[in-house]
Amino acid sequence: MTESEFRHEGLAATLLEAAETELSQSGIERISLRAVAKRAGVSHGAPAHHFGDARGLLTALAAKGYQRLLHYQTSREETAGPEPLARIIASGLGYIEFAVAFPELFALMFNSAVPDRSDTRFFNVALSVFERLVENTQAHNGRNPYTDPDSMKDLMASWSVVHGLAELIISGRAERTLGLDQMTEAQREETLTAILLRVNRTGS
Amino acid sequence: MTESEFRHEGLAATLLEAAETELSQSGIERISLRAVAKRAGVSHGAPAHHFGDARGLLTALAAKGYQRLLHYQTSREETAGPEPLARIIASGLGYIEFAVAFPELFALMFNSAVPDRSDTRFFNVALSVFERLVENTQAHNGRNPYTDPDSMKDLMASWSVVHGLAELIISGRAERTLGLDQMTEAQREETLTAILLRVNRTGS
DNA sequence: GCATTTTGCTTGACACTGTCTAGATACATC
DNA sequence: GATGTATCTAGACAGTGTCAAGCAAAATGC
Repeated sequence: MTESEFRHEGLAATLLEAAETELSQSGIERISLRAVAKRAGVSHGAPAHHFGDARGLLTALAAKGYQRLLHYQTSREETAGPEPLARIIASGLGYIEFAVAFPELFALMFNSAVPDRSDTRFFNVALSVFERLVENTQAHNGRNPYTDPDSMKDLMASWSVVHGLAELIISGRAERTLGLDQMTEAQREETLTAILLRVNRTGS
Repeated sequence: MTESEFRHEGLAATLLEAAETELSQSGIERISLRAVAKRAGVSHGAPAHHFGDARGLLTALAAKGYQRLLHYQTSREETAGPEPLARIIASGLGYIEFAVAFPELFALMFNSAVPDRSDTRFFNVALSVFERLVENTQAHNGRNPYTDPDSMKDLMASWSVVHGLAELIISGRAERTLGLDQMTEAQREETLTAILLRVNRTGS
């Protein structure tokens, strides 16, 4: 691999890293394509060649975020063991852990109209997150959400509480009310688990 | 009241209306202060005199949104009757109804770092929404969320599922999976109620 | 009733933004 | 070695939010 190939292959990745840094520092509403290029050490026109426009760059970054979210969930589930409910809770805790660790990236992925959802890579990896939830739901309640409306309601209730809790935490609306900021890591987990369990209890 | 007095008194309100129209059309990431001013029929520097800067204008708009949200919830609760659980569900349905009716405004209120939360008007009206939930929760489980941690968990679980469901619906992640787009209004309500009830069931 | 201050808004300037186009440089291919 | 292609630079353009200066009208002071 020559130097130029390295630079060629590397610039797209370098730009994505620079974009994530800029995103976490400036927020989704103030991120600047020129600042990203400057951070990556290239001219302001360089990103266009790899990502088309600013939207293309942020779509790629959001897709990268979904892959990381998936990894956070997988990691949690593996330590949770085989019990279906435990895996759903673990998956939810991973979802929240990711949102807290990368709040601006999370906002880009879920609260923004910027990423192009028809982008193949973005679509597929976002679908993977959903299908994991489908599998976990079916393992838990024994019914396929795609064919059983009640099972899909279980799924959406589970997703909603996880997603909503993540949003309320990263927007600062849950930290103080729940006293999360004064808790140990174990207490945090216990508190969040107790909340998630309120929607995943047994009984239709 | 002279013509100039009318314009004077009215411009702030006119700008807010223009801002909401622009927001709903352009979205939170593309709204332009100059376009708002143009729509209101004034120069691009006029808004600064009433709202300081763009953030001030959008903070005022978000506060107006909270008032409207409160109204949507009140309206629903009044028709729901006195039963606490019914009021919680009604309040949640009003929350979702508001989000679906004004998705960009909802995003401005909850998913944006733009509104200044230390703004007195914004803070107070946002607090009103929360305190309504506090009252409903206490009426439902009989314990004060401010002093009883478990009651606060009930509250946050209830808020999370409502907020999360609203987010997932307006971002297009729930409509098709739940088949909401092919339902009658009554069926929609029934489906959403069934989901909300999964977290507000008795027990614990 | 006149002078003065204050208010509400306009106008123009500034730095900054994303995108487009033309050009330069280095690589690959024949 | 010549041609073509990919990668990146550099400049221009319209549009953005904010700021300062100016202006007209209303409010205020005497």
